[in-house]
Amino acid sequence: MHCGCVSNSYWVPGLAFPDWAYKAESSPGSRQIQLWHFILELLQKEEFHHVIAWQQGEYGEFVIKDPDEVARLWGRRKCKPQMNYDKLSRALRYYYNKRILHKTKGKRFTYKFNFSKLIFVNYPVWDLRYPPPAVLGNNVCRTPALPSGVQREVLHNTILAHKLLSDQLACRRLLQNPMEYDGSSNKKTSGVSRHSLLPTSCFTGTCCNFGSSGHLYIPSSSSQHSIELPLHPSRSLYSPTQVLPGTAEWQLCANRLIHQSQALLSLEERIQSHRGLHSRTTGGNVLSPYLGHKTMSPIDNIHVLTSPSTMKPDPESRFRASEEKNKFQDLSEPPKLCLNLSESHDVNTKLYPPPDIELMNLNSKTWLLKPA
DNA sequence: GCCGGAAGAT
DNA sequence: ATCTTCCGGC
Repeated sequence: MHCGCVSNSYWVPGLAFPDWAYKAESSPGSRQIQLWHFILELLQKEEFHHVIAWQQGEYGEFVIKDPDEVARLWGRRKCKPQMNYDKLSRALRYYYNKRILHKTKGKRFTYKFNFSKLIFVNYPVWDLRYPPPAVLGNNVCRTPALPSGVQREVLHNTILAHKLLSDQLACRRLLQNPMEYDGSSNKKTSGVSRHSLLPTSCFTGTCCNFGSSGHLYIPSSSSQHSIELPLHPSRSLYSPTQVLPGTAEWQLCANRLIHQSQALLSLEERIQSHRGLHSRTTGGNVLSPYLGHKTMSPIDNIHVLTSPSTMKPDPESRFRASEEKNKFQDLSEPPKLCLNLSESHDVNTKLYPPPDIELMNLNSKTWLLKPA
Protein backbone atom coordinates (compact mmCIF):
# COMPACT_ATOMS: atom_id res chain seq x y z
CA MET A 1 0.00 0.00 0.00
CA HIS A 2 2.69 2.44 0.99
CA CYS A 3 5.42 2.57 -1.52
CA GLY A 4 6.80 5.96 -0.60
CA CYS A 5 5.25 7.62 -3.55
CA VAL A 6 2.69 10.34 -3.52
CA SER A 7 -0.44 9.18 -5.13
CA ASN A 8 -3.35 11.48 -4.88
CA SER A 9 -1.78 14.42 -3.17
CA TYR A 10 -0.23 17.08 -5.28
CA TRP A 11 3.24 17.06 -4.06
CA VAL A 12 4.38 20.35 -5.49
CA PRO A 13 2.80 23.06 -3.40
CA GLY A 14 0.88 25.46 -5.55
CA LEU A 15 0.57 23.08 -8.41
CA ALA A 16 -2.81 21.98 -7.39
CA PHE A 17 -3.81 20.07 -10.44
CA PRO A 18 -7.49 19.42 -10.49
CA ASP A 19 -8.39 15.80 -10.58
CA TRP A 20 -9.74 15.90 -14.08
CA ALA A 21 -6.46 17.25 -15.35
CA TYR A 22 -4.81 13.97 -14.61
CA LYS A 23 -6.66 11.72 -16.85
CA ALA A 24 -8.78 11.68 -19.88
CA GLU A 25 -12.39 10.99 -19.21
CA SER A 26 -12.03 7.68 -20.90
CA SER A 27 -10.34 6.47 -17.77
CA PRO A 28 -12.68 7.49 -15.01
CA GLY A 29 -11.47 6.96 -11.53
CA SER A 30 -7.85 7.00 -12.44
CA ARG A 31 -5.72 9.76 -11.04
CA GLN A 32 -2.53 8.99 -12.85
CA ILE A 33 -0.45 11.93 -13.82
CA GLN A 34 0.90 11.87 -17.32
CA LEU A 35 4.57 11.95 -17.94
CA TRP A 36 4.58 15.20 -19.82
CA HIS A 37 2.69 16.85 -16.98
CA PHE A 38 5.33 15.57 -14.67
CA ILE A 39 8.15 16.82 -16.85
CA LEU A 40 6.62 20.27 -17.02
CA GLU A 41 6.16 20.17 -13.31
CA LEU A 42 9.82 19.45 -12.71
CA LEU A 43 10.84 22.09 -15.20
CA GLN A 44 8.87 24.61 -13.28
CA LYS A 45 10.54 24.00 -10.01
CA GLU A 46 13.82 25.64 -9.24
CA GLU A 47 14.90 22.85 -6.96
CA PHE A 48 14.99 20.44 -9.88
CA HIS A 49 17.09 22.57 -12.14
CA HIS A 50 20.11 20.46 -11.48
CA VAL A 51 18.10 17.49 -12.69
CA ILE A 52 16.13 18.86 -15.61
CA ALA A 53 16.00 22.34 -17.07
CA TRP A 54 14.93 24.36 -20.05
CA GLN A 55 17.55 24.78 -22.69
CA GLN A 56 18.46 28.42 -22.99
CA GLY A 57 17.53 30.00 -26.25
CA GLU A 58 15.49 27.14 -27.60
CA TYR A 59 11.88 27.41 -26.79
CA GLY A 60 10.32 24.30 -25.47
CA GLU A 61 13.61 22.48 -25.41
CA PHE A 62 14.76 20.91 -22.21
CA VAL A 63 17.69 18.83 -21.07
CA ILE A 64 17.54 15.98 -18.68
CA LYS A 65 20.73 16.61 -16.80
CA ASP A 66 20.40 13.65 -14.52
CA PRO A 67 18.46 10.90 -16.29
CA ASP A 68 18.71 8.50 -13.41
CA GLU A 69 17.30 11.02 -10.97
CA VAL A 70 14.44 12.02 -13.25
CA ALA A 71 13.62 8.38 -13.71
CA ARG A 72 13.76 7.85 -9.99
CA LEU A 73 11.42 10.76 -9.38
CA TRP A 74 9.06 9.52 -12.04
CA GLY A 75 9.17 6.04 -10.61
CA ARG A 76 8.47 7.39 -7.19
CA ARG A 77 5.48 9.30 -8.48
CA LYS A 78 4.12 6.30 -10.29
CA CYS A 79 5.02 3.79 -7.62
CA LYS A 80 7.32 2.06 -10.04
CA PRO A 81 10.54 1.57 -8.16
CA GLN A 82 12.05 -0.28 -11.11
CA MET A 83 11.73 2.76 -13.33
CA ASN A 84 14.86 3.78 -15.15
CA TYR A 85 15.79 6.16 -17.91
CA ASP A 86 15.50 3.48 -20.54
CA LYS A 87 11.85 2.94 -19.69
CA LEU A 88 11.12 6.57 -19.14
CA SER A 89 12.62 7.47 -22.48
CA ARG A 90 10.46 4.84 -24.15
CA ALA A 91 7.45 6.62 -22.71
CA LEU A 92 8.80 9.90 -23.99
CA ARG A 93 9.22 8.39 -27.43
CA TYR A 94 5.52 7.56 -27.47
CA TYR A 95 4.99 11.30 -27.40
CA TYR A 96 6.68 11.73 -30.75
CA ASN A 97 3.73 10.47 -32.70
CA LYS A 98 1.38 12.46 -30.56
CA ARG A 99 3.40 15.52 -31.37
CA ILE A 100 3.72 16.47 -27.77
CA LEU A 101 7.47 16.06 -27.81
CA HIS A 102 10.22 15.48 -30.23
CA LYS A 103 13.85 14.65 -29.87
CA THR A 104 16.55 17.19 -30.43
CA LYS A 105 18.86 15.22 -32.61
CA GLY A 106 22.48 15.21 -31.72
CA LYS A 107 21.94 16.42 -28.20
CA ARG A 108 21.96 13.81 -25.51
CA PHE A 109 18.97 13.72 -23.18
CA THR A 110 17.48 16.69 -24.93
CA TYR A 111 13.85 16.87 -25.97
CA LYS A 112 11.58 19.60 -27.09
CA PHE A 113 7.97 20.29 -26.38
CA ASN A 114 5.83 21.12 -29.35
CA PHE A 115 4.47 24.27 -27.87
CA SER A 116 2.64 25.01 -31.05
CA LYS A 117 0.40 22.18 -29.94
CA LEU A 118 0.16 23.42 -26.42
CA ILE A 119 -1.90 26.46 -25.76
CA PHE A 120 -1.48 28.64 -22.76
CA VAL A 121 -4.43 30.45 -21.39
CA ASN A 122 -4.56 33.36 -19.04
CA TYR A 123 -1.01 34.21 -19.78
CA PRO A 124 -0.96 37.99 -19.69
CA VAL A 125 0.27 38.95 -23.07
CA TRP A 126 1.84 42.13 -21.80
CA ASP A 127 4.15 40.14 -19.62
CA LEU A 128 5.25 37.58 -22.07
CA ARG A 129 8.78 38.80 -22.01
CA TYR A 130 9.05 37.71 -18.45
CA PRO A 131 7.95 34.68 -16.56
CA PRO A 132 5.08 35.43 -14.28
CA PRO A 133 5.26 35.31 -10.55
CA ALA A 134 3.40 32.28 -9.41
CA VAL A 135 1.35 32.70 -6.36
CA LEU A 136 1.81 29.61 -4.35
CA GLY A 137 -0.38 29.76 -1.34
CA ASN A 138 0.72 32.77 0.61
CA ASN A 139 4.14 32.75 -0.86
CA VAL A 140 4.97 34.67 -3.93
CA CYS A 141 7.88 33.28 -5.77
CA ARG A 142 9.27 33.60 -9.21
CA THR A 143 8.50 30.86 -11.59
CA PRO A 144 10.97 30.32 -14.35
CA ALA A 145 8.26 28.41 -16.07
CA LEU A 146 9.06 29.23 -19.63
CA PRO A 147 12.28 29.70 -21.49
CA SER A 148 12.57 33.10 -23.04
CA GLY A 149 11.99 31.93 -26.56
CA VAL A 150 8.71 30.36 -25.68
CA GLN A 151 7.02 33.61 -25.07
CA ARG A 152 6.38 34.53 -28.63
CA GLU A 153 4.94 31.11 -29.12
CA VAL A 154 2.82 31.59 -26.08
CA LEU A 155 1.58 34.85 -27.43
CA HIS A 156 0.66 33.16 -30.64
CA ASN A 157 -1.12 30.42 -28.82
CA THR A 158 -2.84 32.68 -26.37
CA ILE A 159 -4.27 34.59 -29.24
CA LEU A 160 -5.23 31.40 -30.93
CA ALA A 161 -6.89 30.04 -27.86
CA HIS A 162 -8.95 33.14 -27.48
CA LYS A 163 -9.73 33.28 -31.13
CA LEU A 164 -10.59 29.68 -31.31
CA LEU A 165 -13.19 29.63 -28.64
CA SER A 166 -14.73 32.95 -29.41
CA ASP A 167 -15.13 32.02 -33.02
CA GLN A 168 -16.70 28.76 -32.09
CA LEU A 169 -19.07 30.58 -29.85
CA ALA A 170 -19.83 33.08 -32.54
CA CYS A 171 -20.43 30.26 -34.92
CA ARG A 172 -22.74 28.38 -32.69
CA ARG A 173 -24.57 31.44 -31.56
CA LEU A 174 -25.15 32.54 -35.06
CA LEU A 175 -26.62 29.24 -35.95
CA GLN A 176 -28.79 29.24 -32.88
CA ASN A 177 -29.95 32.82 -33.07
CA PRO A 178 -29.34 34.06 -36.55
CA MET A 179 -31.77 36.92 -36.16
CA GLU A 180 -29.72 38.52 -33.43
CA TYR A 181 -27.18 39.42 -36.04
CA ASP A 182 -29.29 41.06 -38.57
CA GLY A 183 -27.35 44.28 -38.53
CA SER A 184 -29.63 46.10 -36.15
CA SER A 185 -27.74 44.89 -33.16
CA ASN A 186 -26.14 48.13 -32.26
CA LYS A 187 -27.54 47.88 -28.83
CA LYS A 188 -24.99 48.17 -26.14
CA THR A 189 -25.33 45.13 -24.03
CA SER A 190 -25.03 46.00 -20.40
CA GLY A 191 -24.21 43.15 -18.21
CA VAL A 192 -24.66 39.63 -19.24
CA SER A 193 -27.80 37.67 -19.47
CA ARG A 194 -28.19 34.02 -19.93
CA HIS A 195 -28.07 33.12 -23.55
CA SER A 196 -27.44 36.64 -24.55
CA LEU A 197 -23.83 36.82 -24.39
CA LEU A 198 -21.50 39.41 -25.55
CA PRO A 199 -21.56 43.09 -25.82
CA THR A 200 -21.92 43.55 -29.48
CA SER A 201 -18.71 45.42 -29.83
CA CYS A 202 -16.95 42.44 -28.42
CA PHE A 203 -18.75 39.76 -30.18
CA THR A 204 -16.28 38.96 -32.85
CA GLY A 205 -14.34 37.55 -30.08
CA THR A 206 -10.77 38.41 -30.76
CA CYS A 207 -11.11 41.42 -28.57
CA CYS A 208 -12.78 39.35 -25.94
CA ASN A 209 -10.34 37.50 -23.88
CA PHE A 210 -11.09 35.36 -20.94
CA GLY A 211 -8.55 36.76 -18.59
CA SER A 212 -10.65 38.72 -16.22
CA SER A 213 -13.41 36.25 -16.16
CA GLY A 214 -11.35 33.25 -15.46
CA HIS A 215 -12.57 31.56 -18.56
CA LEU A 216 -10.95 28.39 -19.53
CA TYR A 217 -11.53 25.14 -21.21
CA ILE A 218 -12.37 21.88 -19.63
CA PRO A 219 -12.55 18.80 -21.68
CA SER A 220 -15.88 17.33 -21.00
CA SER A 221 -18.03 15.03 -22.96
CA SER A 222 -20.85 15.26 -20.51
CA SER A 223 -21.56 18.95 -20.59
CA GLN A 224 -24.57 19.87 -22.58
CA HIS A 225 -24.94 23.30 -21.19
CA SER A 226 -25.90 26.48 -22.79
CA ILE A 227 -23.25 28.92 -23.69
CA GLU A 228 -22.73 31.66 -21.21
CA LEU A 229 -20.04 34.22 -21.44
CA PRO A 230 -19.36 36.46 -18.50
CA LEU A 231 -18.36 39.44 -20.49
CA HIS A 232 -19.56 42.90 -19.84
CA PRO A 233 -19.17 46.37 -21.31
CA SER A 234 -15.80 46.97 -19.75
CA ARG A 235 -14.49 44.49 -22.22
CA SER A 236 -15.07 46.92 -24.98
CA LEU A 237 -13.28 49.71 -23.23
CA TYR A 238 -10.67 51.11 -25.49
CA SER A 239 -7.64 52.48 -23.75
CA PRO A 240 -4.44 53.89 -25.15
CA THR A 241 -2.45 51.15 -26.69
CA GLN A 242 0.87 49.72 -25.88
CA VAL A 243 2.95 48.14 -28.52
CA LEU A 244 4.36 44.86 -27.49
CA PRO A 245 8.09 44.68 -27.94
CA GLY A 246 8.92 42.69 -30.97
CA THR A 247 5.34 42.45 -32.04
CA ALA A 248 4.72 45.76 -33.65
CA GLU A 249 1.68 44.55 -35.47
CA TRP A 250 -0.05 43.80 -32.20
CA GLN A 251 -1.50 46.30 -29.87
CA LEU A 252 -2.59 45.92 -26.35
CA CYS A 253 -5.92 47.44 -25.71
CA ALA A 254 -7.21 47.28 -22.17
CA ASN A 255 -7.31 43.60 -21.55
CA ARG A 256 -7.11 42.46 -25.08
CA LEU A 257 -4.91 42.21 -28.06
CA ILE A 258 -5.87 43.73 -31.30
CA HIS A 259 -4.31 43.62 -34.67
CA GLN A 260 -3.34 46.78 -36.43
CA SER A 261 -4.72 45.52 -39.64
CA GLN A 262 -8.40 46.04 -40.03
CA ALA A 263 -8.53 44.19 -43.24
CA LEU A 264 -9.33 40.82 -41.82
CA LEU A 265 -12.84 39.90 -41.02
CA SER A 266 -13.87 37.91 -38.06
CA LEU A 267 -15.62 34.66 -38.41
CA GLU A 268 -18.88 36.18 -37.44
CA GLU A 269 -18.53 38.77 -40.08
CA ARG A 270 -17.67 36.18 -42.64
CA ILE A 271 -20.67 34.18 -41.66
CA GLN A 272 -22.88 37.18 -41.89
CA SER A 273 -21.40 37.99 -45.19
CA HIS A 274 -22.16 34.52 -46.40
CA ARG A 275 -25.65 34.84 -45.13
CA GLY A 276 -26.09 38.10 -46.88
CA LEU A 277 -26.59 39.85 -43.61
CA HIS A 278 -25.33 43.20 -42.73
CA SER A 279 -21.72 43.09 -41.75
CA ARG A 280 -20.93 44.88 -38.58
CA THR A 281 -17.67 46.37 -37.58
CA THR A 282 -16.32 45.94 -34.15
CA GLY A 283 -15.42 48.52 -31.58
CA GLY A 284 -11.76 48.07 -32.29
CA ASN A 285 -9.72 46.35 -34.84
CA VAL A 286 -10.27 42.75 -35.53
CA LEU A 287 -7.66 40.21 -34.78
CA SER A 288 -8.08 37.25 -36.97
CA PRO A 289 -4.84 36.08 -38.46
CA TYR A 290 -6.10 32.54 -38.58
CA LEU A 291 -9.18 33.11 -40.56
CA GLY A 292 -9.68 32.84 -44.20
CA HIS A 293 -9.24 29.18 -44.77
CA LYS A 294 -11.16 26.05 -44.23
CA THR A 295 -14.63 25.52 -43.01
CA MET A 296 -16.31 25.62 -39.70
CA SER A 297 -16.01 22.84 -37.26
CA PRO A 298 -19.02 20.74 -36.42
CA ILE A 299 -21.03 22.97 -34.19
CA ASP A 300 -22.63 20.14 -32.35
CA ASN A 301 -19.37 19.16 -30.83
CA ILE A 302 -18.96 22.35 -28.91
CA HIS A 303 -19.94 22.41 -25.30
CA VAL A 304 -19.36 25.45 -23.22
CA LEU A 305 -19.98 25.90 -19.58
CA THR A 306 -19.21 28.75 -17.29
CA SER A 307 -19.85 29.05 -13.64
CA PRO A 308 -22.68 31.19 -12.36
CA SER A 309 -20.28 33.13 -10.18
CA THR A 310 -18.59 34.53 -13.21
CA MET A 311 -21.87 35.64 -14.66
CA LYS A 312 -22.40 38.59 -12.41
CA PRO A 313 -22.13 41.88 -14.20
CA ASP A 314 -19.53 43.98 -12.54
CA PRO A 315 -20.32 47.70 -12.69
CA GLU A 316 -16.94 48.58 -11.25
CA SER A 317 -14.95 46.65 -13.73
CA ARG A 318 -14.82 49.48 -16.21
CA PHE A 319 -12.76 51.39 -13.73
CA ARG A 320 -10.67 48.48 -12.75
CA ALA A 321 -9.73 47.39 -16.18
CA SER A 322 -6.55 49.38 -16.35
CA GLU A 323 -5.51 48.30 -12.89
CA GLU A 324 -6.14 44.71 -13.72
CA LYS A 325 -4.21 44.56 -16.87
CA ASN A 326 -0.91 43.82 -15.25
CA LYS A 327 -2.26 41.21 -12.95
CA PHE A 328 -2.88 37.59 -13.38
CA GLN A 329 -6.30 36.38 -12.76
CA ASP A 330 -6.44 33.88 -10.00
CA LEU A 331 -7.49 30.70 -11.63
CA SER A 332 -6.87 28.42 -8.75
CA GLU A 333 -10.33 27.11 -9.35
CA PRO A 334 -10.78 24.78 -12.25
CA PRO A 335 -11.83 26.59 -15.35
CA LYS A 336 -15.46 26.74 -16.17
CA LEU A 337 -15.54 26.58 -19.88
CA CYS A 338 -15.80 23.43 -21.81
CA LEU A 339 -14.67 23.03 -25.30
CA ASN A 340 -15.04 19.65 -26.77
CA LEU A 341 -14.28 19.49 -30.41
CA SER A 342 -13.72 16.51 -32.49
CA GLU A 343 -11.13 16.87 -35.15
CA SER A 344 -7.51 17.69 -34.94
CA HIS A 345 -5.85 20.37 -36.92
CA ASP A 346 -2.59 22.11 -37.43
CA VAL A 347 -2.66 25.36 -35.54
CA ASN A 348 -0.01 26.78 -37.75
CA THR A 349 -2.04 26.55 -40.88
CA LYS A 350 -5.70 26.26 -40.08
CA LEU A 351 -8.08 27.30 -37.46
CA TYR A 352 -10.77 24.81 -38.21
CA PRO A 353 -11.60 22.31 -37.16
CA PRO A 354 -10.19 22.98 -33.71
CA PRO A 355 -8.63 20.25 -31.66
CA ASP A 356 -9.82 18.36 -28.71
CA ILE A 357 -8.37 19.99 -25.72
CA GLU A 358 -6.83 18.72 -22.60
CA LEU A 359 -6.05 21.06 -19.80
CA MET A 360 -3.58 21.27 -17.00
CA ASN A 361 -2.80 23.82 -14.38
CA LEU A 362 0.73 25.11 -14.50
CA ASN A 363 0.20 27.28 -11.50
CA SER A 364 -2.63 29.11 -9.89
CA LYS A 365 -2.63 31.64 -12.66
CA THR A 366 -1.81 29.78 -15.76
CA TRP A 367 -3.45 26.95 -17.50
CA LEU A 368 -2.23 24.95 -20.36
CA LEU A 369 -4.31 23.58 -23.13
CA LYS A 370 -3.26 20.60 -25.07
CA PRO A 371 -5.01 19.29 -28.10
CA ALA A 372 -5.71 15.71 -27.28
C1' DG B 1 21.99 6.79 -26.49
C1' DC B 2 18.33 6.32 -29.26
C1' DC B 3 14.68 4.00 -31.87
C1' DG B 4 10.36 1.59 -32.27
C1' DG B 5 7.95 -3.17 -32.13
C1' DA B 6 5.64 -6.22 -29.13
C1' DA B 7 3.25 -7.64 -25.18
C1' DG B 8 1.50 -6.76 -20.73
C1' DA B 9 -0.50 -3.82 -16.79
C1' DT B 10 -3.76 -0.71 -15.05
C1' DA C 1 -5.25 5.18 -23.39
C1' DT C 2 -0.93 5.59 -21.27
C1' DC C 3 2.44 3.89 -19.96
C1' DT C 4 5.88 -0.27 -18.32
C1' DT C 5 8.79 -3.83 -19.52
C1' DC C 6 11.73 -6.02 -22.63
C1' DC C 7 14.52 -6.17 -26.46
C1' DG C 8 16.88 -6.31 -31.19
C1' DG C 9 18.89 -3.10 -34.12
C1' DC C 10 21.54 1.05 -35.39
